[in-house]
Amino acid sequence: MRSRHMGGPPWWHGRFRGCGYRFTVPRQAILDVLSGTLKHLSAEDIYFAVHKTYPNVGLTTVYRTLELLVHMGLVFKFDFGDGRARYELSEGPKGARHHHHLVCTSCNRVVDYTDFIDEEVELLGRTEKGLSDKFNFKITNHLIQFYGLCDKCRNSQ
Amino acid sequence: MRSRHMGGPPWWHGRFRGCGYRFTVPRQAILDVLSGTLKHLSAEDIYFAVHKTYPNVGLTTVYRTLELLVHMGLVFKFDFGDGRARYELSEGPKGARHHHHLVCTSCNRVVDYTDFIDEEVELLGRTEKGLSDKFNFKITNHLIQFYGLCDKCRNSQ
DNA sequence: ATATAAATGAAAATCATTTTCAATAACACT
DNA sequence: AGTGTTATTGAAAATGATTTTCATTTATAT
Ligand SMILES: [Mn+2]
Ligand SMILES: [Mn+2]
Ligand SMILES: [Zn+2]
Ligand SMILES: [Zn+2]
Repeated sequence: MRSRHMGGPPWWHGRFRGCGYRFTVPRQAILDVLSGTLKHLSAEDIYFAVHKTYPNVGLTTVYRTLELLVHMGLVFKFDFGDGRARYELSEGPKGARHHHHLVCTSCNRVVDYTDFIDEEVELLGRTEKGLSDKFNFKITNHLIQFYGLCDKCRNSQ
Repeated sequence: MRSRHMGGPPWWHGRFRGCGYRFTVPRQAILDVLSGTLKHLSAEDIYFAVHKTYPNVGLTTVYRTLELLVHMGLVFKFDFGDGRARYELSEGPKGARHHHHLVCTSCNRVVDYTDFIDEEVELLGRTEKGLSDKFNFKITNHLIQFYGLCDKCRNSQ
């Protein structure tokens, strides 16, 4: 019974150790923040959130940890066009499903959607296979985003 | 018979004027560079290329022009993860076809592909329709990228 | 408890992109 | 072709997200 790990999935600890990394307080805290939201947080967002509980965790550590989490495949990093990277747990709260994004080019709102996801994923799978063979690429990931004007922005102008 | 416009599509001029913009030497030069390559150039790449012919065109103007071209829909802006934006004519040299990208997460190589593009575009069309209706988004664009290890990087470890 | 190397935090550095502002040039009109 | 208006430009400075540096701290194997 590890004392500190009350909130998040305890398998995180093993996942870190398995990769030869230490499971530290800041890392736990950052994962806790990410696992407690459906939003797409920036490094600074996460820094502020962590800061409430652990005021001495620095922004540098947040950046370093996020880079590590992305590298480990626990977190996805996105560019939605607002000049800062956004992060999301690759397996969302309570194992939220794989999804893609709708991005408003005016206000930068981001909407998760899972509609058509099965068809998309099926086609993506075939495409990945075809591309792997043709270009000898080892494909590990994909990105799909739709851009446009959100409800509010299309009406207000 | 406009004197300067020998290289590029003369309709660019009209396109600019139609939007109320002036068609200037730097703008022409930047479009010429973009229309003469299949690569995905950064602002600095374009700056250097333009500089060979017009040494007094500044990097600032390159950035401003690219922003304008993206806004006009003549150019696409991409983030392939190497910390700088990359640009591509939306209608490539001799009307190259709509395509998507394969990105190497190790060396940042980018490969254009058009395989499966018809199926993809068909599904994207349906998805766009469905999403527009459901979220009341006016969708204008989409992005599809596959990430992985390229031929070279997967072999060289 | 101790040793060791990984991880951290504060401050400084980096660097792509943006802003400022005076000078220039596109083009509508003679 | 010349002129006036105003968008556009270029140099320099500013911005701001992210990275680097380096001395200190901490997780964990012993
Ligand atoms: Mn999401
Ligand atoms: Mn391309
Ligand atoms: Zn919006
Ligand atoms: Zn590669």
